[in-house]
Amino acid sequence: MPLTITIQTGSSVSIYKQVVDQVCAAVLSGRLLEDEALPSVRVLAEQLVVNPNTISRAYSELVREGVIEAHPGRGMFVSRHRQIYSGAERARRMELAVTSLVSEGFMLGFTPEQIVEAVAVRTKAHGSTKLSRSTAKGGAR
Amino acid sequence: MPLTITIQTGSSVSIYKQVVDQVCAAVLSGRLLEDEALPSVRVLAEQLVVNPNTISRAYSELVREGVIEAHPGRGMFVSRHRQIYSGAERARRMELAVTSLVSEGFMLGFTPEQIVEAVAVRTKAHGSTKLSRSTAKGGAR
Amino acid sequence: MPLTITIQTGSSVSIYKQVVDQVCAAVLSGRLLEDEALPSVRVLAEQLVVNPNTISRAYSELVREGVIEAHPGRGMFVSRHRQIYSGAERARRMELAVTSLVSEGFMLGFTPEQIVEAVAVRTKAHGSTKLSRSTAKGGAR
Amino acid sequence: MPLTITIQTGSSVSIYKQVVDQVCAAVLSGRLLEDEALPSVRVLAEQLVVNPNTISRAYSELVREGVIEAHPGRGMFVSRHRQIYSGAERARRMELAVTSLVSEGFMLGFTPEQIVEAVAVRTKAHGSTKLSRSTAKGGAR
DNA sequence: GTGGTCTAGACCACT
DNA sequence: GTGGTCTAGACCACC
Repeated sequence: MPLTITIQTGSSVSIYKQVVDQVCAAVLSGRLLEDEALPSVRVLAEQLVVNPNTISRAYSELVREGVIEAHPGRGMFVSRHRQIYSGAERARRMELAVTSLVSEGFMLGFTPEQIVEAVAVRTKAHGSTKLSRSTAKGGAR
Repeated sequence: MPLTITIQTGSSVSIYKQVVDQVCAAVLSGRLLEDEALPSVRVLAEQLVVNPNTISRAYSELVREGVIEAHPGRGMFVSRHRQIYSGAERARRMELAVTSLVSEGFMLGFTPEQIVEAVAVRTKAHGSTKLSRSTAKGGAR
Repeated sequence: MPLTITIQTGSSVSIYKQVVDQVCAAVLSGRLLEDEALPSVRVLAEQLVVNPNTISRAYSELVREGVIEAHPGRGMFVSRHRQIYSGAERARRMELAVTSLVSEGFMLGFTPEQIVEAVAVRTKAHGSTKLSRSTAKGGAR
Repeated sequence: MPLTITIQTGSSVSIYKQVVDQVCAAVLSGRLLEDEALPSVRVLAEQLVVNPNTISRAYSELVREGVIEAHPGRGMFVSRHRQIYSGAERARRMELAVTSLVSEGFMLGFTPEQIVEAVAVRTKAHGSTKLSRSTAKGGAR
């Protein structure tokens, strides 16, 4: 199964961030294996019909975060060393993020079950996306 | 048990947002009761070693969201709970919050199951926190 | 016709609130269209001779109310209109706004008829305003 | 008809402000005539079951604004010179207040007719209040 | 260039 | 004492 990425224009999430999130998800879920090559900047840009600079931005961030590595002249590859945060640091950051979601969910009047369900649905959706460009309503702003 | 708030510098979640989240959690879990007074802007700022404006901003956001009320000259108080957002807006905000958590979770290397589990645990037991300032890495933010 | 905003120092209405009100009026009267860009924080601050933070605060409030959207790095844009408040909240906010106007009107010595008439006139024709800074009395506020 | 004032505890409008508004309304609508005496601070405080300091505060503000005058040892009297703002200044302040209401009303999705109606209803309500203490829900906070 | 956040310090109105 | 507003200046991430 090849890497598949979907972007949505008109979303409040920037395009480059969407690419980052989905590559992350692919790597961490095992769809992209260590040392595996990613599509080149210009190939992916052409597929998604976005500016190559945007893809370049996304790849740069992934490199900074240790998810992928750049091998100049050959391309981008999934990094072998992915855990850049210590266990304690990961737990601490995760706790903050969970607190944020749970507070927001409760404030909006959702039940614990509804909150858990919403997350469960989303984590699955992350695992199966198609490479295409869906436009929310109006073109790129 | 008095209200206790913890902030982490160096986190991707801004300080004022952490305060907002934790006050929300305290109110909605029953640790802060209706009509109960919150620590004053200046007092909380001093305890957390942050600028009073940062706390003021957090409190302002909570006022706008209907969680607390400002009584100038007297202090901030937990307001009687009311549903201020329309159904569509609630769904929209929940989706944003879930997206944020799931992205962060994947970025930190957690599996879908671990993310869902973390949320499930938190929605059942709002743990207590200690009022202190722990520095993640250094730097002003 | 470009967006024009006027502020009055020395008024009981705070500067940031005046900006919020006038942007709202411009959007809802059609002078600012959906997806249209607003002047940047720094540009508007310079034009009105106020601190950029003051404009930032006004824009933040408009974002929270769903009137405009922030696209970091690109600017602020008028968002597609949506109803974010529940019926009860809408009624509550309207009552507060009416109370505020009526009190101010009586304080200024207007009769009930004059107050109603002033509102009636304004709801029909959103007049244009000039971008300038007129000082009522002096003083920083 | 004697002066009648109503206050509501639990409202977001402070007690002293409610007193100011209603005295203003009474004076400007003619129910309180020029040179007429107002109830003394302690008498009014007793009637409304509030702290005398609160009434004193309200009267002080009314004096500052030229609505009433203090005659030490004799009491408070409606002032003969009520218009402290010039015509232009009054118009300017009124315009700001009207803009604020109309913007808020439109943003909340109300029609011009509904906005005008809400104001019309309220300006009439101002003219007929009873002297009593109605509690919103829970006692003074 | 853009907006977002934080700090520091000031003055105000209100209780 | 309280919160509310404004100014000034800084650093950051994003495009």
